[in-house]
Amino acid sequence: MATIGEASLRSGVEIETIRYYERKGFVPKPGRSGNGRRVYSPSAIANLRFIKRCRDLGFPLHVASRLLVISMGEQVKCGEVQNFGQAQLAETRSKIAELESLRTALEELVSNCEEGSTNCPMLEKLWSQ
Amino acid sequence: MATIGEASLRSGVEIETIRYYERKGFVPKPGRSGNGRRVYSPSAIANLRFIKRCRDLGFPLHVASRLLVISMGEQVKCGEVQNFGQAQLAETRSKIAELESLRTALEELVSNCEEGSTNCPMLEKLWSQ
DNA sequence: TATGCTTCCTGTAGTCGCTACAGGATCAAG
DNA sequence: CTTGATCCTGTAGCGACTACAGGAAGCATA
Repeated sequence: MATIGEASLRSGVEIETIRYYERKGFVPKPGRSGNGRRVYSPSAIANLRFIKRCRDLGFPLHVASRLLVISMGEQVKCGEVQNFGQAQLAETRSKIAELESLRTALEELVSNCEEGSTNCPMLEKLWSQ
Repeated sequence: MATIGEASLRSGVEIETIRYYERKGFVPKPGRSGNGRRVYSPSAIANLRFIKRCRDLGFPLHVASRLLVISMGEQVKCGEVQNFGQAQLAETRSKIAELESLRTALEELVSNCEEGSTNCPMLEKLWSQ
């Protein structure tokens, strides 16, 4: 049984963030000790770590939370889990594609930019069309 | 001289967003007609389009706004413009790199996921370690 | 002229995922 | 007994919008 500070250290989730997750209902509410402080069991800490791993992979919080609920349910709904994974992968791929075309555009934008020229090619490109 | 609706159509910026930009000081305040409605000159509309092009390229609003101010100033500060462009390019590249490692991780996560298996490999990976 | 639809106005609150306080209570160590 | 760390609640801020509510005005048709 750990305090919120220990839970934070062991899960890698900031204290304020842990309280935020609780407030928003993304993780089950922990117990409280006599003095009103939150008390975290090892499995509660594991839950936080799970959420963190999901977030690090780009899953939105409500999906991370849903995956947690599925994990803790009677029978795991593997299809739903798979859907979330595929959706996140698709989103990640499309974000990459978007950023790559952005990168190309920015490279083109910056390429003609030389200090000291009377006009500013980058600004001109931004205004053109 | 155009209404906010026409300015929106011609610039591609939503009406609510135009008002938001004005409220936050990212674009100069437009004039008002006798009845109190906003009136947009062609150059004011061009400004909105400029901001939109910057936003589409990923520049944050305060940078887009600064580029606009620079454009309208006496002498253009090409060095500063170049810095913004390079910074945005660097940021875009690092975001791409980040997303690519994310994509790899997600592909690995999803790869073993098969409907109908008794356990759920994806969830297991999320819990492991 | 009356009606009804559209556009406009201001102001406020919600989104997402935190983060940063303020202002107080409690704990553990010296 | 004091000091400093940790905890508590509640609220506000970030960025870049978006979505109303509640009202005023304009425009077209009957």
